[in-house]
Amino acid sequence: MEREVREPKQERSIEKKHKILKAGYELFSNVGYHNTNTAQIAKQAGVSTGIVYGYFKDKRDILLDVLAIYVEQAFSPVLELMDKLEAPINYYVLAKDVLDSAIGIHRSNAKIHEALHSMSHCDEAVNDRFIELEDEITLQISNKLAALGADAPNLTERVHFAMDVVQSFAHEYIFDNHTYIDYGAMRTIVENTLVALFI
Amino acid sequence: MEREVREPKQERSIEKKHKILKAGYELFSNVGYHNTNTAQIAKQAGVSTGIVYGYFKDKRDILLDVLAIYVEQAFSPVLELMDKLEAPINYYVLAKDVLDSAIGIHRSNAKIHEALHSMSHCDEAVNDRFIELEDEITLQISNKLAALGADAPNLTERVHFAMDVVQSFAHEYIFDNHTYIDYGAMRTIVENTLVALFI
Amino acid sequence: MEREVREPKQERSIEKKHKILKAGYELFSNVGYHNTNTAQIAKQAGVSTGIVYGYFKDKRDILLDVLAIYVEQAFSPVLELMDKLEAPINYYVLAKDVLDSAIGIHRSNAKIHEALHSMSHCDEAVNDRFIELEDEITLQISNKLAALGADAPNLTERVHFAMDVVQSFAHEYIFDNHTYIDYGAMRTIVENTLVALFI
Amino acid sequence: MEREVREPKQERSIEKKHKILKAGYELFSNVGYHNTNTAQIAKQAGVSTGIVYGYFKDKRDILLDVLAIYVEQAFSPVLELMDKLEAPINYYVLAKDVLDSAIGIHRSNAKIHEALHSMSHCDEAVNDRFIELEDEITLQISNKLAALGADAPNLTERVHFAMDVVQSFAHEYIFDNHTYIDYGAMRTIVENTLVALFI
DNA sequence: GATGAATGAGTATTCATTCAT
DNA sequence: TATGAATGAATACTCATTCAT
Repeated sequence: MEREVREPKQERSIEKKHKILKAGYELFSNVGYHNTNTAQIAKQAGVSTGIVYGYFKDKRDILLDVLAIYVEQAFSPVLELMDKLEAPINYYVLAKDVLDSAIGIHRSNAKIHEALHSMSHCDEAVNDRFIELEDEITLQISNKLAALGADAPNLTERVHFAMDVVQSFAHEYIFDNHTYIDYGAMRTIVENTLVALFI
Repeated sequence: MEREVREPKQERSIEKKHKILKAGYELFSNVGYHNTNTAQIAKQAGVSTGIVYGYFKDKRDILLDVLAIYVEQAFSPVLELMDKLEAPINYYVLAKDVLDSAIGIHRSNAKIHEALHSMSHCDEAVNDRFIELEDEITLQISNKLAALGADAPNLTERVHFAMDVVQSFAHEYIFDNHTYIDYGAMRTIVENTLVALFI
Repeated sequence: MEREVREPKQERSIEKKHKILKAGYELFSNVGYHNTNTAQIAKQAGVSTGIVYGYFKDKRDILLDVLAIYVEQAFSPVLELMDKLEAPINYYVLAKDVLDSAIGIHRSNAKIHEALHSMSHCDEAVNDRFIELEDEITLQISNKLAALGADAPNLTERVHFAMDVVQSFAHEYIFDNHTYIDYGAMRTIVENTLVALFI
Repeated sequence: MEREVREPKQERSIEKKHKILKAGYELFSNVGYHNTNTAQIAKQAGVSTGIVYGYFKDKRDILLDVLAIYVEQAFSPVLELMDKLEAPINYYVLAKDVLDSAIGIHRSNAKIHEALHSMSHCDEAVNDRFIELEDEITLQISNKLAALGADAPNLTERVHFAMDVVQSFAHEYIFDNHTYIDYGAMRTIVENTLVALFI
């Protein structure tokens, strides 16, 4: 007989599941999935090891739920931005806003992003979810821009590339690893590059 | 008493160390560091498990050496390209060549790149090496371009950003995950973007 | 403080205890004691896991009660048969009837019998109960036969041996494992053997 | 990659594997399979827990090897007896010899027999092996008897039933559980019964 | 140097039993 | 009484590393 995973309905249970997820989120973020064990998750969540398996099928299941939370968090700010967008599009402003938003997201999610992204290599479900996520965002943005009159050829490709650029820069900007780089100047260059893609 | 790691001098020993590294390289590439055990590495290398610890301090030490090999491989093609570069620079040709080169490197190294990159998150030395690598390439290219008369403002930042763009695209191009993307069209857009950074 | 096990007096409670026992009986029969957990028993009984410990000291206590039920079931048919027996004894008919009865019991109880019997080895109480059961049956039958005029020497030993034979054959007959055996023919041989023990 | 189970070739390894098997044999005999854990086996064998998995795929694999040893031990004495048998068969002597042999086997193997037999209920491979064993013995004995001129009808059925009787009695005799039974007298009855099956 | 057997700490997961409600 | 969430000790199995030969 398959062990059943509890789907918590009551507030207390939801809270407990949430505490486990939070602990997983933090530990995976800070030391990575492979350097985290279930006992640590339980301890950090303030619960017993047993109950972890009441709410999750296995350790990987926690990862998958953490991924879902991350996706939710990473998704919405940019989409909100696009929702508010009205014609005519001011690409200078848009580029700035998008970069601000991306940097903000990255700032608060960088570590979990890294942790999850690093799991893509050995977990197909994680990898697939990341691809899906990119698909969804690309298409929503493309459609919105097209609806607002954007008419650059290969709009989808431009949007996708722009997203890559934004992500790549946000990462650089947050980790700020290269001492010889003037990130402010770099940001201006990136903004101009983004704008140039659409006008 | 600290066990000493041999620095192989004789040809047979060098060859043996190389075989271990090759096995590590392949296994890390294909199934990832955490899904590879030292017995597998030894077996694939055709050596005993014990001798692995004659040439390497521990499993992670193999990873670090694999990283060094990867760095070497990933490094040289672009540097060769820059070496041959002469004034006046034709940025259109250069962008094409660099992309070709990057895609080629990615094509043959994608899996190990992913594997190593995914280790960045939980191994600081790996992370540091990646950053160093970027530093070295950025500075060498910047210097070369400057020497050949490139005078765009914030040249270093432009070069670094260009590298990010190249890497990001090469990754996209090789993994080819998004069915709705016309990668040929995207490539043209990327090339133009790169050129625009310098002229 | 010792937890107290309820002795259910009210009808609802008795029914609940019975449902737990029935679930235990079925699960132990089908998958064995060690492959059954208390959550499964509770679920199959339609009660909470907690209340199981209201009616039973522990999991083993359920086993012991299941054993008692089994004993009761396995016991009565043969005893009824003996009750109806009248002098002069027709051993041919008796052998047939006893075998029929034993096979019938085995047919409907084979799995729980196996499950319980397999527990004899690691649970002394279970083992003891089986021995007691044999004692009771042997003595009751011996007494009845003696009362009806059976005068074979070592009657008790003959009865006990006959019981072993009957049990052994019923098991063979029900599980029917050996393709090369003609169980009909074997049955005739067994019947004759049984008769020969007493005339 | 599947972990490989060592097939020990050197004397030391064979000895070590044997020690593990012996420990398994004793523990399974004394407390049963389910009450034995791998750490105990390793400890009793004087080895580390890890190496147990060098010689055996898993815990069950130890059981299966213990079973094979038991089968070998239980098998040979009776077969030797039959090997030496010459026409004309003296069934009185044969019955005595077989009972002696069976009791001897049972005396030294009773506990492991119980343990293994009790596993039949939850491990199909164990169950199958027991059935095979019965098949082999029955057929070998039947053939031998037939070759020596035994001509009772349904000889195979008689042999199989005789084996059941022998086993059943050896078990009774060794465990000697029923205080009211005169096992010597019972033995005589059994012997006569066996003889009667063939003359 | 080389082998591969051996070690034993570490890990995910289960489950009998308890307890707050 | 009854619930089912919670506990945490127990367990099979793995694997980086060591060591006798």
